[in-house]
Amino acid sequence: MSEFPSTTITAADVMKADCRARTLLALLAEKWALLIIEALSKGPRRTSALKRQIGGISEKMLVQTLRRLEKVGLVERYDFREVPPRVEYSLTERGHSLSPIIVSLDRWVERHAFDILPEA
Amino acid sequence: MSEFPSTTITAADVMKADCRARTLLALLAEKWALLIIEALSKGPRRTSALKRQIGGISEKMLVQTLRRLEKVGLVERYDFREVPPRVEYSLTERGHSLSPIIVSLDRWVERHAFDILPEA
DNA sequence: GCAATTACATACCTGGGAGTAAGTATGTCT
DNA sequence: AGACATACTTACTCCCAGGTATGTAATTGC
Repeated sequence: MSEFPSTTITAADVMKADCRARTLLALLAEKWALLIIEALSKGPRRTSALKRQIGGISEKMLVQTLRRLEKVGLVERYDFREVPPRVEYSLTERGHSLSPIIVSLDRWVERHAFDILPEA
Repeated sequence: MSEFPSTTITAADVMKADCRARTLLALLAEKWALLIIEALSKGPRRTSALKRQIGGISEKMLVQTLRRLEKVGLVERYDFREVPPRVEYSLTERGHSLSPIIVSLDRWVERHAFDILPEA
């Protein structure tokens, strides 16, 4: 934990990287992000299909979260340019590299939910 | 993973289970929960050590999150009953069953943070 | 002409997650 | 007697994620 030769990673760099990681983690920790990624891990989905598959999400939050996931390159949006509107969302390559982790997290949660929260 | 003899699982049960899973997922998605679990995955830690290891967390949020994780049986608290106070936190068996997933999620985030959020 | 469909956009509001700052208990050390 | 250390509480505040409700564009079918 010392030594800083010519070209070095400064403490500020570490802080920034850490900050980025935190920001990204915060995005994934948003209420619906993990659920959306898990839903898309099974294949492309139309907006309405996603809404049905994930129960209880409002259209606003669905679209908002999808947009954010799109910005960080986890989700892709394809507009068929039809009427009535037809849009399909899918995971990018990067999204696919993440989804197995999300899915296993989700499975863990489902396996343990009852033991952990017996009441209600 | 089936068989539902006389006693059956109703739609309401599924909804409740789903609700529980969502609640549990929400707990994990709290800002500091994943970071705490990751920190504890390396071994037991005193309160102050945790605070140092996880940068930027306030004492209040640290304790509050630890309490919640304790309630769901992911974290254990051991009080040495010394003065000045000495308390150690560690993962429970259940916590250890979860931590590998958290750690891999964290590693993924750290690996991709720069590519995803180049600015800032 | 008008209802229906679909994927949004927008306005408004509230709860609670989260930060800051200060206080508390209880001993040891000088 | 007073400073210091440690692990918390508690009070106060702010902000925004997230919910609800409604509006919109562009077609097809009746």
